[in-house]
Amino acid sequence: MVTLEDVARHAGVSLATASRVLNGSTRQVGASLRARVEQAAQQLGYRTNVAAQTLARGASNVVGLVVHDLTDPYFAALADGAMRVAEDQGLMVMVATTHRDPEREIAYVATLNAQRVRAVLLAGSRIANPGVTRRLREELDRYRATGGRIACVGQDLLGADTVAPGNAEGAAELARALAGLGHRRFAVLAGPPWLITAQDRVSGFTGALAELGLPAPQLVHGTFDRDGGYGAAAEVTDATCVFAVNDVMAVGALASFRDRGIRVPEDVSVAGFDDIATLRDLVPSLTTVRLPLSDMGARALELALDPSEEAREPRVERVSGEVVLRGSTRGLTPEG
Amino acid sequence: MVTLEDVARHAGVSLATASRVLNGSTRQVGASLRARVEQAAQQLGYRTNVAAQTLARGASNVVGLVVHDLTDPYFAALADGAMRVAEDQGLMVMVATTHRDPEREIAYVATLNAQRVRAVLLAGSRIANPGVTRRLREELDRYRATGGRIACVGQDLLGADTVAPGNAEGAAELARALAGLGHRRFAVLAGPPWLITAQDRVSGFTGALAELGLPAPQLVHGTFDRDGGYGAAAEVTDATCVFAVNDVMAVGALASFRDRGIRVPEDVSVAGFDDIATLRDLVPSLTTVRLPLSDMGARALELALDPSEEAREPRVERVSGEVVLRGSTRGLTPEG
DNA sequence: GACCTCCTGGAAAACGATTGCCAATCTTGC
DNA sequence: GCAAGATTGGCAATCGTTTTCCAGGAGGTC
Repeated sequence: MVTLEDVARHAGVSLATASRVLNGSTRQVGASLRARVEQAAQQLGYRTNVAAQTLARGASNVVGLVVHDLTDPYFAALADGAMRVAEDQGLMVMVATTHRDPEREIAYVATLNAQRVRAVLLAGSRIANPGVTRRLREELDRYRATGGRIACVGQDLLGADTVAPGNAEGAAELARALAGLGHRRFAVLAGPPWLITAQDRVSGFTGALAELGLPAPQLVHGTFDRDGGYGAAAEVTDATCVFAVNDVMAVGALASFRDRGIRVPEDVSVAGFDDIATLRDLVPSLTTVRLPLSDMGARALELALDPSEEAREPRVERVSGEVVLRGSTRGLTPEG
Repeated sequence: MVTLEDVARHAGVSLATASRVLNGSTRQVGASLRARVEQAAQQLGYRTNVAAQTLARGASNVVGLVVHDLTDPYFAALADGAMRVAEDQGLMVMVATTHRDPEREIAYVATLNAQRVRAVLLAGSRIANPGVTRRLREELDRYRATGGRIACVGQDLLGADTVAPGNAEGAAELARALAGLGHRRFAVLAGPPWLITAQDRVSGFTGALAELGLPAPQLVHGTFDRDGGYGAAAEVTDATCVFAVNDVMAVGALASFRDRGIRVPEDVSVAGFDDIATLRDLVPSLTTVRLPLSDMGARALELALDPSEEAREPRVERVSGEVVLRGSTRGLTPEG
């Protein structure tokens, strides 16, 4: 293992000079020594020991990203955006997946704190569990107390900079659009009752229906993934339009209807939420609410890294979804 | 920032004892001291400084994962598998995306080397560029020379442990299955000419056709993603069956045909490769070759971590794909 | 020519852990 | 009651950098 000292000796300079040449410094080093050091490093195949560097500098070049599930395209898109800005800033990204276990989320924050990462990004819905949320906040406070920066994508529940998708507003907008198509009897595939993202989408949707004087939709709970949508769709009775609180669940719902010979959109309309890129080529194409996921991930990391953060109120940036009507929903004649 | 020394002082013990209590050691510590130390750590909110630990131990708890594109479900699935075993082993995963730029892949290996990660996983196709491959191997050798472990998912071209999908074999099997359905005139959406994964799938496919005495398929190159499939499909002339070298391209091809009023599978059959989970609910459902992606990622990390690796020939584990015939391909009558 | 400043190079003290070695205490068998 | 062995605690060296401080030389000004 070749160390900086080896390089320095080989180049006939001091450790300090070698360090200044190889790992950025404000100090200048004369051209001839600089060349000698660089050549020595090259010849010896020197690679900075980042652990030592981190220790000495007291700051690492790593950011942490905590997601629920990387195979969910929602999180993959967020991660992609965050990694884009990380690369621009010369940072590496440590990714942790909780598989929707909030305990693991807390544990990972502790681990990332131990790693002294520059920033932690928490992506994905909070859950309605005060105890867990409190313990998570404690862990985050501990991290913050030592200079750690935090940003979330999702609900503004952690007292940190947040990129907050307009879940309720988007769902409400969607409800109005669907009502505009003539639908009156709705069902909502609502996901797990404790997932706040799901809650918000449900309440935005039902709230807008109520405002329009329409009957409350049938609520069917289930998991937040494809199979949850598939299962919940089977319990829908008597609706002309089904809103799945995310696209992946909508895909499950489509499959369920197809398997049972129910045609979409002729017999029932289906809408989702997120506008997952991989699913844009579905047939029928999915009516949904578009979220700029990659940009949201990128923005969250920017917020976390922005040094103007000192001793200020947490910033919350709302990003609004855009309703995209596509083939999975159809207009109803008034008597339809 | 609370350090181990703070904890030791607060507990009235030496640094050594505190270290032994808090960060695993072979040495035992008496129950009463142990309790005192644990309580002090708890009260002070101590978190190990991993950088210092890594420096002192000379080994880190991080593995590196280099992928082409995390939003590609292929890589997301591999990453998920790898992260599963990482979690089992108490390791963190540093993920880097090259966005298909081989120079960046080399740079990331250097960076991960600097991080002294335990192992590096290189996922994704190698490219047919001897110069780049040579420089990558040099960088890998440098890493290996200092005890780094390496594994790849893809071609066995780097002299490292490899999980090698049977691209050629799978494609050949697929060709035989499609020929068995009665198809004679094929087109292949071949991806980029320099991508070895694409090459292998193309050559496996065309090789099998040749063995069957069938005419050579039309080859259309393009990018390895959805848009590449979409564009390439437009150039297909006179084929009853189109093989896209991966599922995501196949989705693009389906979209292209649909946009042009060409029915799948009635007018043309379409097949892909990989069996991406997110795409299983497509209509028509995609005939493809299933690869156990998550397990492959997991296995690759296991290989890299397996200590029996000492001074041995690199291991190559072949994993074979399984042809899955679905609705996007149909049988032809002999005169069809 | 003296004095001051600016620039560059090096010696050495951190940074926060781990661990080899030594010493003290405790068991245990006789 | 004692020696041998097993445990347990602590001192201090070590890991590979960064960075502060100091010194010497170059260049500029009066």
